[in-house]
Amino acid sequence: MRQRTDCYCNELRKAGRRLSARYDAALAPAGVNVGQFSMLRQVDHAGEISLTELGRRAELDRSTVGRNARVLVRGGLLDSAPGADRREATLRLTPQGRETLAAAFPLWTQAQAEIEAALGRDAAKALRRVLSEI
Amino acid sequence: MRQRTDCYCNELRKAGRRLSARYDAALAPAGVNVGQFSMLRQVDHAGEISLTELGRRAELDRSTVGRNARVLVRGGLLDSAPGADRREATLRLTPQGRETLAAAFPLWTQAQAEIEAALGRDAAKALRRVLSEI
DNA sequence: CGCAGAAGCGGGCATATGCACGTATTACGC
DNA sequence: GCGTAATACGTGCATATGCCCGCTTCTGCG
Repeated sequence: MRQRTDCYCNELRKAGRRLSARYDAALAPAGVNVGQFSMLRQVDHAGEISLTELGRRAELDRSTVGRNARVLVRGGLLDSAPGADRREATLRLTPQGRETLAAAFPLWTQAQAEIEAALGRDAAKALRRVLSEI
Repeated sequence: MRQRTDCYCNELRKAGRRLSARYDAALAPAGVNVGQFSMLRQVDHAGEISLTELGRRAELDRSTVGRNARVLVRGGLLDSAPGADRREATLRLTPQGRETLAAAFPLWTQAQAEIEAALGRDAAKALRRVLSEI
C-alpha cells in the first residue's frame, strides 16, 4: 500500500486542473472559462443544437450540459428555445455570445500556441493521440 | 471561429472524465472513487497530515481537500483531529480506512495494468512525462 | 386511431473544485 | 511581552459532473 507508483488517472486529473487554470486565466478577459468557451464553440459550429446532441459531442452527461448551458443563458451568451420536436430544448448563440466567442478566440489561440511551444510540436501531437485512445 | 482545431485543454478534460469513469467503476466494489482512493493513499503514506500539506501534495485547493476529506470522515475511513499546532486539522486513516485501502489497492492495480496494456508501455511512459510537463 | 415504449428534459442528490472572507492561532520583530 | 503578520481553517458562492426519478412529447405497432 505504500508503493509510490503514480496513478495514471490522478496524474491526468491533476494535469487537467493545471491546464484548465491556465486556459481559464487566458480566457478571463473575455469573461468565460475553458468549458464555457468550448460550449460556445460547439453551439456556434452547430448553429442550433439540442442538449442531448451537445452532450453526445462534448461527451458530457445531458444534465451537465443543461446546467452548464443555463449559466451561459443567464449570462446572455446563449439562447434556449423549444425545438421543433417540443421535447427538445435547442441552443443558439446570441449576438453577445458571438461577440464573446470572437473576443475569446484569439486568447484561446494564444493559449494553445503556448502549450504547443512548451511541449514541442511532436509531443503535443503525441499527446493528442494518446488522449484520444484513453 | 469555425475552425475545428481541438482544444488541448478540452481533450485533456474529456480524457480525464473517461478515465475517471473507468477507475471509478473498477474501484466501486471497494466503495471509493479514484479521488478518494488517492486521498486515502496519501494519508496512508504520510501517516498523519494536515489539510494544507495534503493540498500541496495533491495540488488541490485547501478548501477542496477539507470538503473531500469530510466525505471520508463521514464514511468512517478517515479520522480528523486538531494537530499540535491547534490551527491545523490533521487526518489519519481509521482501521476501516485501512481495510478499504487494502481492498481497493488490487482493484486499482488492475485498472492501472489495463490502461498500460491498452496504451503500451512506451506510450504510457510518454504520457506520464508529458502530463508532468503540463 | 390508440396506446405502450422510447426519447428529451428538469430537478434532486452527492461529490468535486477554486476563490474570497472571516476567525483562530502561531510566529516574529521591536 | 506585545502587537502585527503570517498561517490554517471553515464557510459561502459559483461552477462542474454524473446518476436517478418523474413528466412531457414522440414514435411506432397493432
